[in-house]
Amino acid sequence: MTPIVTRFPPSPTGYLHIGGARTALFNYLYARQNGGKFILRIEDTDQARSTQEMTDAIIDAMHWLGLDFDEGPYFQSERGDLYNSHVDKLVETGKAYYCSCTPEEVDEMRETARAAGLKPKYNGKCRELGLGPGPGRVVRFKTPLTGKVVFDDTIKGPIAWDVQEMDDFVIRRADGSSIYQMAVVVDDALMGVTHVLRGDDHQNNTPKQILIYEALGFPLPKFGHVPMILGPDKKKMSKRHGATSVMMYKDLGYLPEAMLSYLVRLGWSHGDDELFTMAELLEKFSIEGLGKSASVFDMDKLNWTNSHFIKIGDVPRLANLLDEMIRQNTDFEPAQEYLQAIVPLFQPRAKTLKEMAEQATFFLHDAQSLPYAEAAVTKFLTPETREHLAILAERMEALSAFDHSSLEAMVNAYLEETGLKFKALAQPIRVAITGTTMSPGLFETMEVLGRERTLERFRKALTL
RNA sequence: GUCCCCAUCGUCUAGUGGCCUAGGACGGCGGCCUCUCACGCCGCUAACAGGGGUUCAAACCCCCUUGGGGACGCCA
Repeated sequence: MTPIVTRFPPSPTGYLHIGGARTALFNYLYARQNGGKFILRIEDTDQARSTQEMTDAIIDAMHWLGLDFDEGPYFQSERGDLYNSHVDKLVETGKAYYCSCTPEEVDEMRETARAAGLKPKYNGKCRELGLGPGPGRVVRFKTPLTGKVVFDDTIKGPIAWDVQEMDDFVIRRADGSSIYQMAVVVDDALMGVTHVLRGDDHQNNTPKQILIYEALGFPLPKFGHVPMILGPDKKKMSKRHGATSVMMYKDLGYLPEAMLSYLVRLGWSHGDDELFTMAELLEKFSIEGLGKSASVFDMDKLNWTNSHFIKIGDVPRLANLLDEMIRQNTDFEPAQEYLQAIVPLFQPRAKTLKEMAEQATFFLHDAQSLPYAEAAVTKFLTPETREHLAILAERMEALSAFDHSSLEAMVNAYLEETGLKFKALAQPIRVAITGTTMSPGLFETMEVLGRERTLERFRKALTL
């Protein structure tokens, strides 16, 4: 059996977007689980719109997701000679020809065809003229006049195209550079790509490319076209849908493993399974599980997926990521140890790292700069509760161990003495140590804060 | 306009002729738990686009309609 080779060929005219990441993932999984090869190829033949910056950004994003490629990146901009020699070969064998029609003339032909209720096409004017190279001349592929191009899409099944739907399309521009259709075929064939898994939007290109494969005598790969990802309005995802680039999600506090798990479930399924790690995907992924219809990107489910991976996340690692998030957005420079104590308190309540950073800010302030919510102070720090807080503070000072169980025991003892319910003191304590009415459990919070900070906050609160 | 593809709860989907009075998950709603907020747990909500066939039997097969998406470049 020939080894499986897949590829991901982004054009560096923008960031790696959600849809691209998903097809890259599918290609990666398919290659890796079969002991094959996954190639990265940068399709930068459109020099005007391609930038090095975008190339780097795309590679960064793939790295973040863990989609490591085995070969590449190749750059199409460096392979022009290769494409040209194949175009020449087609011309020599009579499968392509030079065309001297101007863009304006071709526009007219298309207009005429359209007016006749047909597909806008070039009319083949130069097809039999036997023209040679010359300024302003493009090379066109000589599309067969009759017949059908048939291929078996690994996702959608058999697809047939009447060649009459195609015209003699340009394969080399007047400036001597080759067109996408030519470049992909030459690259995929020469790189030994066996499976082309790509977006739906390329489905219509496939017949043209098959024609080129055949004209060049290359063996055909298997084609599979994965459906699009739509925005909430069921329109093609675009900037107006908010975050569409993968790295934006990193900045928003999403974990790469959550992105992966969510993305793979968008258009793919494995029974009732919902959450996947890369290791599980490598085992369970299959092309048969891919759906045929477009799917809508759903933030709610992404959030749920992310919160799941935060819950089961490795604490030191999450602490590092949280640290990054905090330093990026605030002036705090928390100690790593402190963060590692903080993280577990928020794992069950944060949907994103960004949210975690926000929820955890009360831990980071010193007592003086800690903001106290006015409404919370007036509601819970009453003259009466202040008295209790003062006593509790005294007892905390005397506590031999400052951990959550000692704290709890101490508070319970006090409740018994006074006959108070914990409910009566819980919120006042919370406001005193966090400045707000929402936080993780009180005793855990105080333990993590430590005796010093806790007492400072009690004192501060009593002055408000 | 022409061609191609697609069509199950609001969303992601299971389902490949009988197991379907259609299953799971997210969301929503209600409840339990509870020191707040979450987590967790329990329950509820909600779909086979429509119409024709084929068959003893259709969400599953065929046709039409409708709807959606994509493509028709000297972009990729």
